[in-house]
Amino acid sequence: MKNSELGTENKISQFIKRSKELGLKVTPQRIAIYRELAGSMQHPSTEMIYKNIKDYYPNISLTTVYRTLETFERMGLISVVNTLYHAARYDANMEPHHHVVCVKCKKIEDIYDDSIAYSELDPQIDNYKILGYSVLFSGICEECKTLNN
Amino acid sequence: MKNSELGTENKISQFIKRSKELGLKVTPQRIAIYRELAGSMQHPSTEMIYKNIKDYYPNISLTTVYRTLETFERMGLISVVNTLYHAARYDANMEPHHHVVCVKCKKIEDIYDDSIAYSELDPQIDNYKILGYSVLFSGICEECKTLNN
DNA sequence: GTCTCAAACCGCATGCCATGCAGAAAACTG
DNA sequence: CAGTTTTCTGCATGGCATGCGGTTTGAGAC
Repeated sequence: MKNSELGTENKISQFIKRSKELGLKVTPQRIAIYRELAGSMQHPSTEMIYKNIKDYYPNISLTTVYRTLETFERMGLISVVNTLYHAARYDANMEPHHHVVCVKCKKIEDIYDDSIAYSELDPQIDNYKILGYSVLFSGICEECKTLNN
Repeated sequence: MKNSELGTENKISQFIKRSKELGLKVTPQRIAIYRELAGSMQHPSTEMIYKNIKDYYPNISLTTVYRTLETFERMGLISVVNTLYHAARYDANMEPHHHVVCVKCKKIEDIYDDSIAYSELDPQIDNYKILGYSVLFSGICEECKTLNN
């Protein structure tokens, strides 16, 4: 085993332990999916994970990969980088500002708060040419809080 | 005209002026789409804008709304709240950290930088129950910078 | 080890979001 | 107001995601 994979194998042990605690069954598909994600630096999409697993696990179903990632995310084992991935959301307000999104109803509201600003915009992060940044808070809005009571 | 709409009409005048400067033709469809977006606090999706316009402009095409928003965004007249809207991207790393996305190749990389942290997580933003937040930088990665030269 | 059952998997159907294309319509220029 | 170029439209297509029903399998009980 390569040295770089030791961390991944440790994460998988943790994952199995945590799955059992959560009452989730540990299947070969789930281990393969988690291994692929934990061993990747790519923040992969469902299809990317599916394609990689297919190489050594040709019978796995794409639907399973979708469901499994959804389950892992719901149980807090993994996270989604882009919570608002379902459809493009537009904004005519070009002033610098931030957003808060309700995880229940997907409503987005503006936040104007200078203390959030990261004014020291470092143009050299990882050799990127940085064009901008945004802060996205997630939470539960007042209406959805009320509905859940 | 309602008072609250005065701001919107001002924005439309600015929009028309800016469109001409950019060499974009000013059409009734474009004005309707921009008005809908500028008058909304919803950060609407393409379909939401389309449905609202349909009420008073029944012949407009959904395809036009898609293309037009795309054009406006490309020309810098409006912006997309969620740049990574095409597909869910997952992350097994549950430690607090931030991301930088390349606008060209959609690659996502991690950023660990405590100075970005917004530790004073105000649980009362707009009466939301705040669950978390993330900072997303956008830019052009090293490979894509090289390719564009 | 075997039994049992709920959970998970699979594959297909379906639906939404988004874009390519080509002909028709309309906006700007002179 | 005629010509040119952009824009609009409607349909076809494709990717991402999820609902559903039948089959398989993991995990606890015995």
